[in-house]
Amino acid sequence: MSSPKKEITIAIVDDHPIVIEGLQKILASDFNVNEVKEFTSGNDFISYLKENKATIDIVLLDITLPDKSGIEICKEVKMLSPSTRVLAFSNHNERSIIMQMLHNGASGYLLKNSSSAELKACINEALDGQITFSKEVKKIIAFPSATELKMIPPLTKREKEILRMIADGKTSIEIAEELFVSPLTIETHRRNLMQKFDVKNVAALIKIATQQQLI
Amino acid sequence: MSSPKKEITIAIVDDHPIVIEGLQKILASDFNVNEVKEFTSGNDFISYLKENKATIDIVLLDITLPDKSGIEICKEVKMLSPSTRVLAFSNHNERSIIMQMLHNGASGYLLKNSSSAELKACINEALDGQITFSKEVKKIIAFPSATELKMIPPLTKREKEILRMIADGKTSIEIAEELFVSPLTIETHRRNLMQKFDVKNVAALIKIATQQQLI
DNA sequence: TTTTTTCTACTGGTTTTCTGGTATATCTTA
DNA sequence: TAAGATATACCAGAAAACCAGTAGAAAAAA
Repeated sequence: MSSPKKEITIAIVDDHPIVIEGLQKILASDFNVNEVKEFTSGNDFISYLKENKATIDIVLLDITLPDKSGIEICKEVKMLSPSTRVLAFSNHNERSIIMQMLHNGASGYLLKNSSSAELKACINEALDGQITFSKEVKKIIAFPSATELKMIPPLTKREKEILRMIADGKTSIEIAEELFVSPLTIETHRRNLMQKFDVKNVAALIKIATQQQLI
Repeated sequence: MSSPKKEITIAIVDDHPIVIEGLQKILASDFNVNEVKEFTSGNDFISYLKENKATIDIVLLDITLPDKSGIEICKEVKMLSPSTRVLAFSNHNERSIIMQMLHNGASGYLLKNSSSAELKACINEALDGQITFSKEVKKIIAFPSATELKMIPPLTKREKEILRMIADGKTSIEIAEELFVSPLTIETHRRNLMQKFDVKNVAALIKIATQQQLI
């Protein structure tokens, strides 16, 4: 199955020692690995790369890191050392995050619950120059999840403003006073908001809006 | 440092293969381990325990699992096999979760970013009958964080159920019909919910509840 | 500069929520 | 088993939200 051609150098950037151990075990057993460099923070790795450009063939990059996001790191890596393939290795299963990583030059995306077989396959594909994903990630990319489908309706400034005030528990009258407009106006906005989100009361409205980070 | 006295059997319950690999590597090197059993779901482990009570000395238990929460599992484990020490091994750093695990009989709590040294130390302490935590967890226990200070009021099962239905946009009457109780009952629950969260309408209630991941 | 969108405002009526009480059966647990 | 917590239920009135429609002014986009 695995046909190691030449020696490769792999970096792991993850703040979980146990994950590093696990990856090492898998890597050691199946690749013609020259060396595995370990980093527990993004800046450590970036510093290393600055001194040693193009010495890393593949980096397995976590997204949640103590100092900065893996998404940023990915961008920096590709600027410092374009030949280094970045494989995201993360627990985040949000489509948007996957897309951001790819946009920043990642060669692939693996979820941390991937099997070692998947991991190996992905590394091989990445070495081969392909873009590669673990099974679950493929699903996420193929089927935009229910939550992502009913996308965020475009809200006007005023609507966002009022939405937040509603979420703060203010009544229409209170909001009207604060904004120096008629309560009836607020009622209209409220109605439009519910219509845009296709819900029939504030409870549902605030739930969706909060989940969508609009509040 | 490590003084292996007798053979121990360890179970790992975690849906991340890489974490399992990493743990195995660490365990194999430093303990007089008879056997390491691996489980990728909570129910798998519970089923095994039912057939093989008291055969597991220590279980390293993740909290986020595909089927049910590690918090529940912990409780079940201690009922089925009280001699088994449960060590939570999780990414969750919320004080409340740590406390729930301890309340359900866990012997300790480790964050996944613990070093292997910490892990070993904790396992030894747990085997020794002590309650044990990784460094960061100790901090969390000692200093309740700002976010945790405005703590989540304890909700009953029924309240959570109704809270979710409210968040779905259902009216009291609809909820009452669905639960075969009087709408007045739902009104009471609604009132209690608002009181517990110290808000004066559903909008604010749903905002907080959503942010607190209760929905 | 049109056209479109956004913000504003109204009428009038219905439904639901919110407030402030009280109270009993049942379940849990110390 | 007794105390406390939980779920149930009621009354009645005030306040707020929701519905369906219309429409003018202001701002932004075409």
